Amino acid sequence: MSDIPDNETRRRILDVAEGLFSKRGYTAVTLRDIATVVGMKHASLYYYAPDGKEGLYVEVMERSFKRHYDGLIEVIAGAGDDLRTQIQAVARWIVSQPPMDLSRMMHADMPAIKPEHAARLMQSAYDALRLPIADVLKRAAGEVSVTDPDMAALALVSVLQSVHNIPAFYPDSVRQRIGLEIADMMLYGWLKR
Amino acid sequence: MSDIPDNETRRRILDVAEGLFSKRGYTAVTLRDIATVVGMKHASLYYYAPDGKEGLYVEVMERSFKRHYDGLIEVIAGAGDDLRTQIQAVARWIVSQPPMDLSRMMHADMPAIKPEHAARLMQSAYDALRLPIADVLKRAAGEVSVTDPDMAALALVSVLQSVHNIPAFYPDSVRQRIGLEIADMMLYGWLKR
DNA sequence: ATTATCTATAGATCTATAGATAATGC
DNA sequence: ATTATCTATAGATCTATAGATAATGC
Repeated sequence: MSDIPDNETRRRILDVAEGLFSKRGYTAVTLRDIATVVGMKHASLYYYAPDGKEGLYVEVMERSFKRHYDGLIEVIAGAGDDLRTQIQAVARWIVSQPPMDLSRMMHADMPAIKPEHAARLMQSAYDALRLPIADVLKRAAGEVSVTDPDMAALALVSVLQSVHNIPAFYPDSVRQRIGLEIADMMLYGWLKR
Repeated sequence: MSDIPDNETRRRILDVAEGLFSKRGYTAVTLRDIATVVGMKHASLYYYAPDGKEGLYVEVMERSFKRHYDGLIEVIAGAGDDLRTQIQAVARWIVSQPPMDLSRMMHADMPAIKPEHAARLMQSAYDALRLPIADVLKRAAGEVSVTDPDMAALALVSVLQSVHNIPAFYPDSVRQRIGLEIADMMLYGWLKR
């Protein structure tokens, strides 16, 4: 009658699963891949994730969206009142996180899971990224002229994601720098003149 | 001793395969999926594509990159001398094409195929999108201040791709319009002032 | 005889479950 | 007795191949 354990091993499994699912997507990752990285047999994953692959994916993605939302709110709040500093904080945050490929999620991952899960997940994904950034733009309405803050927020996220296409052998500092340049480029386009 | 047929059916198979692979990626698409849409049994695909799934993927993607390169060169040339018109032509072209998710290709599709194929394919992908657009920006060096035209070109492509995340039940005209707005937003950020 | 399909099936791999085993806790 | 693993295996599905079949062309 005992429940799912909640310990270091479980967190490790979730972390590994999130990294792999975020990078390669639902179908390209097998339970064996996850188990191999964690260092156990794939059957043992069911001890920590009884709902199997789909359950693991859903849990791990929801956790990721929540962390993105909370993280963005926090770094924006910590960036003071300056718009440029706020946008740069967003850029640094996105660059620091595992890639989040909304396009792949929508077209490849979602069709492979139950529709109820899919609908809720995509909503969370868009909200987590859109709401905090659109708020920044709305609060700065005096400085910028943006027709649709929600679209602009998603556009910023979309371009920033491209830093994750920089080959892995480059140091993180390169991704950081390019992320900030992209942020400036977008901001520059929004500023009134 | 006869060769691979080159007829209407084969072209249809390539078109269907390109649509599915572009949208969902290599691992999420099965030969059954392709065969079902085409309207034949999956085993029959081998008659037209003897190199199997990987061969079909590679052929179809190379064809897609070539079409992108040729298409971009052509619509840019047809857009006259005005920078904004050229960028808008690029936007219209990208919106009109099947989605091209470079991030998913790099992180999910490439690890699943032979490394020799992967290296060449990714090079073609980046070149096809980067070269024509970076050229536009270099020719307009007097009007815009862009630090790295190659990066800017890929950034434009990256944001434009997000029109393909607009739910399918919206008419194409919505994607078109948003594509043009995105193009203007990026251009606006590049223009000298 | 050639062309274009199909059915049947081998072999690989994936998810998931059942049940064995070893270590630890009471 | 509980916890955390493992081995073995069922059942599904995928890629790929072999060989049958029907239509068309000579």
